[in-house]
Amino acid sequence: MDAFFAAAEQAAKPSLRGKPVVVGGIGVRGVVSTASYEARVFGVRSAMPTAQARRLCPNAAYLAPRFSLYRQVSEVVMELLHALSPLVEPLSLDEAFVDLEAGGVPPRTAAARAVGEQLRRDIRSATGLTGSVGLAGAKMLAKIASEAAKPNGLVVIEPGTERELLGPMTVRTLPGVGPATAETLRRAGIHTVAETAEAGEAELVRLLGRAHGAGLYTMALGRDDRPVVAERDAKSISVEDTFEVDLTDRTRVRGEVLRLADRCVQRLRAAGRSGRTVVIKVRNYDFSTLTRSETLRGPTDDPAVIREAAVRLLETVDTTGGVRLLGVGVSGLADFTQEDLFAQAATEREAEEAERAAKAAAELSGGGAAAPEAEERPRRWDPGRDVLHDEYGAGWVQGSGVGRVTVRFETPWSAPGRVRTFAVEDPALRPGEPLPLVGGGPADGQSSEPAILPKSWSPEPGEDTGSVGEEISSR
DNA sequence: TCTGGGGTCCTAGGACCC
DNA sequence: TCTGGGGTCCTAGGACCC
Repeated sequence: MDAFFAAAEQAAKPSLRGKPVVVGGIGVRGVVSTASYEARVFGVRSAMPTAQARRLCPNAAYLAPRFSLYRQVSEVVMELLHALSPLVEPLSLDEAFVDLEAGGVPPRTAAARAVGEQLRRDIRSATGLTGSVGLAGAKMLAKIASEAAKPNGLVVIEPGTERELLGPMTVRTLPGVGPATAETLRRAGIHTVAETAEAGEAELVRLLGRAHGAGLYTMALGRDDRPVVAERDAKSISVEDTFEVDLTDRTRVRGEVLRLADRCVQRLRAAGRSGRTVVIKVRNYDFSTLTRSETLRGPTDDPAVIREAAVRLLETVDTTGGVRLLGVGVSGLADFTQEDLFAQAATEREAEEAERAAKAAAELSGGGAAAPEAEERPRRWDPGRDVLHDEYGAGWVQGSGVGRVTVRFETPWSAPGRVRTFAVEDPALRPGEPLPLVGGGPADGQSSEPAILPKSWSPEPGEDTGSVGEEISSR
């Protein structure tokens, strides 16, 4: 999918179509997940600190990601892929390999190209979004082709032309060659794919190690016989949080680790798995990062066991100086075992205990005032999120601050909507759910008439149209 | 206003076992 | 008695990907 998160937001929010949109972390330490092509013109890129993106492109809409929407769209696309072949290997929400041969597509360019073009049309009509297709005789080459096809295109690498095509390209083109590998190769005078192949396997293994060196050599020859593998089970599950301000209070650090352990267990249980190795991750004020792990006698999904292990591991880490990030993960995953069933039976009792402990930790960290405050915690109005208003209907948060929230009332199938500002406590305003990007209509699922608003409108004199993702600071 | 969150795979050393 | 040769498991760290 092309600029997937940003494109989905533009499809959902008519007023953002054709405008720069940046989806990612909104906080001071956020980074960009996806920039729309309009924002890329300004130099905004994935993985860039959001603060830097704001400097490059102050007028873009800065939106927090809405993963539930992206997952919905992803499922629709993956279904289309499964209609082509039983062998589909998802790489992420918006990318997958499909083995067309296993789906009975004749191994000829014309046939494959026809399937690819039809797929692009189907994706477009099913999701309203564009995707790009790369076709080749191997996974690595198909991936390179799809990158070349973006946005909204299709590229075929004809069998037999691989080496000629790849030869002049930089080694960074090859999947698995990141900044570190590229630098190692550069110091050895290797810059292009052709030079990589010329270096020979022995030299690459010497420079990069057994697995990486050998793999890179075969890829540089344009060879890649890795099969498309469907539905791989996850091997680890982890959660982590970066804090807006470094944590220094040891009790608070401990409380956060307990919270993360609980979140990790929730995910573990939702996946129907249990795990044997517990790992914590600590990123210090200076960005240095360490992990500590402990392998249990058997797999578990018992929150008490995982909490205890996580806290035990934390005891071995010096956190004076400040903690920027904490994480808790579980690996060595297994499906349920006898032991887990036993643990599950004990779960209600432990859940109560866990709740008490969490409350105690929260109170300690919050100076005793945390418990009542947690219940009345102000609703989060992250820019981009869906809201419903009793009178004005569906819309999304454009910005918030100083006790006010600005909402633009529009839906995926309406004309661009207008903006209104409310008090954050306004009882008429509630969190909403993402609306489907296509096939939705205000009532009958057919109409393309706007749900709430006239097709065109102009701001009233003096109306506050705001700007997207902005903090209201002085109005 | 420096640097997210969720993953995978690989390497290397030490423990341990036969 | 001056030191084998595998293999597996565990731990920690690092590169890379989306």
